[in-house]
Amino acid sequence: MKLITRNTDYAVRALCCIAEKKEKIISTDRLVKSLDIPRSFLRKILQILTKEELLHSSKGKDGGFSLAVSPEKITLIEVMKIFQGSIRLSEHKFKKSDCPHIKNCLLKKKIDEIEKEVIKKLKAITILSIIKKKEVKVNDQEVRDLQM
Amino acid sequence: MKLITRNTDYAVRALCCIAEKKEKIISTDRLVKSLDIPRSFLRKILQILTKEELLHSSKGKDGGFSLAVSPEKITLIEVMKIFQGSIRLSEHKFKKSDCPHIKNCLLKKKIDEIEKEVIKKLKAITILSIIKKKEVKVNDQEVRDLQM
DNA sequence: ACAATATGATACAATTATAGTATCATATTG
DNA sequence: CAATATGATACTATAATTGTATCATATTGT
Repeated sequence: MKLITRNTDYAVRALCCIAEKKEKIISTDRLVKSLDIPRSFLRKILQILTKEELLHSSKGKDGGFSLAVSPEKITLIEVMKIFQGSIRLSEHKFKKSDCPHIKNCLLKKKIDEIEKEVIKKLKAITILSIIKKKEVKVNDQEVRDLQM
Repeated sequence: MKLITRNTDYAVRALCCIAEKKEKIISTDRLVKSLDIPRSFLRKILQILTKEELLHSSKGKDGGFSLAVSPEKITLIEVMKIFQGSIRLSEHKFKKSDCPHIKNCLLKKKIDEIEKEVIKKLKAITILSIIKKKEVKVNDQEVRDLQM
């Protein structure tokens, strides 16, 4: 059971790597060397991120990718949605209708509560918070604030 | 992306159904009628729950299943582990070794924190808490206590 | 112009997980 | 010993995940 699939993971790593170079453009080849991700797979991922307008791309010599959005505005959950679809911890449905069993379906309610918490936390994780230690602490505080 | 797969879901429903009958034995056929789960699939699930010693089984006429463990001692996470393996929200590894990228791998740390929270909450959900409204409230309080 | 370089679009393939089915063996009860 | 119910086990179908590969297109330097 995985919350995060490999393409999301790769995408996050690539975004981090690109974010660290700031303005500068970085090519697939350089990313492959830094991240050790299969080239074709990474290319596909970068193309998707570009289509989704998280990255800018440029063709030709010295072409490559750069962030289209500042790193504090890219959340983990956004990347997850792109590669894994919407976040639903449990469908808990039966044949397309809501679960008709178990009084008021308490299981679903409980799972939904957990889901809300998880989403809140995933929203608090940004590319910036992953690459910068200082910001991490600020961010953790924010998480604590949200939990109040 | 699902936290809970269908066989876990079915298993939980079956356990709830059996728990509600308490001491009495209930057969696969009766469960199928109550829960509307494909018979063969449910049989497999019940066999697994029996092997895992969450259920007792008896063969022959009037045979069937009953709880081997009291419903407040069966946690959701236990059932998930049986049907979905251990709970790991992200492997975040690369080629069998830990992720060597991104300083100290902050992403992994952050995911691990979320994972801990989720596991804590899943541990707090028991079969009893799903079938009994009163216990649910007690249980929610316990969850809040744990979060302090 | 044109060759080199780099991304864009797209189609295909392998592996694994999920979801479900089916059959024969075995134990229990009347 | 027949009816009934689970036990063991093998098989299948579908979908998701994890890639691979190829040709088209745009850009840049000579």
